[in-house]
Amino acid sequence: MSARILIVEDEPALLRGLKDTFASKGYEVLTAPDGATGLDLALSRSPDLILLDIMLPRVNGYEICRAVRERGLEMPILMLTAKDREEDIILGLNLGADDYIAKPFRLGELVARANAFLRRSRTKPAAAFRFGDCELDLAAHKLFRGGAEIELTAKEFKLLEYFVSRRGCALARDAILDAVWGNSVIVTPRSIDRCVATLRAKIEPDPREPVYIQTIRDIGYRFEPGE
Amino acid sequence: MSARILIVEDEPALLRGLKDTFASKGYEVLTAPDGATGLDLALSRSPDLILLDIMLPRVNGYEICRAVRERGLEMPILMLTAKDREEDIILGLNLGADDYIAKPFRLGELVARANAFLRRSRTKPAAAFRFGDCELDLAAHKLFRGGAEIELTAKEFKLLEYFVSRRGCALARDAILDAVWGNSVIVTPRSIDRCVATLRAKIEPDPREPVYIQTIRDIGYRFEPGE
DNA sequence: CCCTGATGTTACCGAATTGTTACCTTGATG
DNA sequence: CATCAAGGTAACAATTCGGTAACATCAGGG
Repeated sequence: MSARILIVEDEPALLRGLKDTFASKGYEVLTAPDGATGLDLALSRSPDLILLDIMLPRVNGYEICRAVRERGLEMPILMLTAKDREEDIILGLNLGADDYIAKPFRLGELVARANAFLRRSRTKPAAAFRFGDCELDLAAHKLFRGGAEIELTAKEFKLLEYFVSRRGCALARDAILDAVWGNSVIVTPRSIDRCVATLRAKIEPDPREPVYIQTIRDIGYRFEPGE
Repeated sequence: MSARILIVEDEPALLRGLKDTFASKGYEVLTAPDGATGLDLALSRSPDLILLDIMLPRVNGYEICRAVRERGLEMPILMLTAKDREEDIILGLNLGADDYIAKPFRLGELVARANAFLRRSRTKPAAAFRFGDCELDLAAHKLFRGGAEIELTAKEFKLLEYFVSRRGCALARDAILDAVWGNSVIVTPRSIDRCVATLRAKIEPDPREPVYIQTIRDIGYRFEPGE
């Protein structure tokens, strides 16, 4: 969770403000008041992300950016600058920066942008929905229960996917038919029951007393994943 | 080199302008005039980057963004919007967007930002991939199994390459056709089966009980390299 | 022009899914 | 308590889907 951020900024007040903000979000913060120090730290401490002012004494931001990339380092670099001429922005991005934020900037937005980059570089453990002892992996098209994979048929999977996407909502039979079977197909209403029954048999602890897929008499069903 | 970009934007003039701009830079451009179409294309054609308007008819940009991420797709998403309140920006970024660009924007800057993301995701360090007793050498375009080289036809290789690049994911037949055969060619869906069958014969320990290339009935296939 | 290998198509088979029908259980209502 | 409607479920049947073999087509090379 904790990432290391390097902030290179020559104005002390701003540097302090940025440092405190990121530190309060739980980041480990390195700071540098000038370009030369910034480049040193970037190379020696390999931070996960760099916030880089452009107008710096001694070595400017563009040069740092290029130097970092030339060394083969690939951490995201966010440029902070008062220059917001389009040419400057394009130049910065082409030199290997990932974002270019014009001063004055909003702190919340800056943090959100930094988070977005850090999120991306973090390894993903496959997004999945969890409910009870089940885990639904949409990308892999798999369902696990207590670690073991459960085989679902196409209809069952589509139905469960629909339930999960509308969890907590009462779902009318019409709506389910429309979403899972498609509005052109004509089937008896019992087809839903049947599919629900097989799905319950596979995911409910006790299919006689369903907790996840609840029946709402006269309406349809509701999927309740619990907490 | 050529990347595929999906642009979701409901204002025809702007959509046209964006399309022309990116097309002239050599990108393959997909367009969608509304959210529902956009989501479909994002899921079925797996573009390398998405430009997403927020205010859209039917399904709004935030929902598309979330739905795409829930499916485990990780292409960069750039949000375009007239809203530039800080809360909106933070919301968008937290939902999995990578950049948030306020209208009116500058075209050159937009292209530069898109390029920056594509440059980053294009980093392909993997020159070889191992699974079971097989080793796929992408650079040399060769497949070895237990040290001996296995001859693959062009289609088989391309298919395996695609499988490897999307390992662990459920791959719809449409998506496979699109990626391996190309979206313009029209072939029967059985051509995929045929190619899968010959590939299985070459890489599976027991082609009758495939472990690497798994069939997902009604959906397509999934490549599972194991550990 | 013919041979060869790759690739696509057609046809058939077997298996699995899925819809239907029929019957049963449950719960609401008067 | 009787009745009725809705949902649960088992058994069966039909359909659909994928695997595969056999054949067709096409391109390239000699």
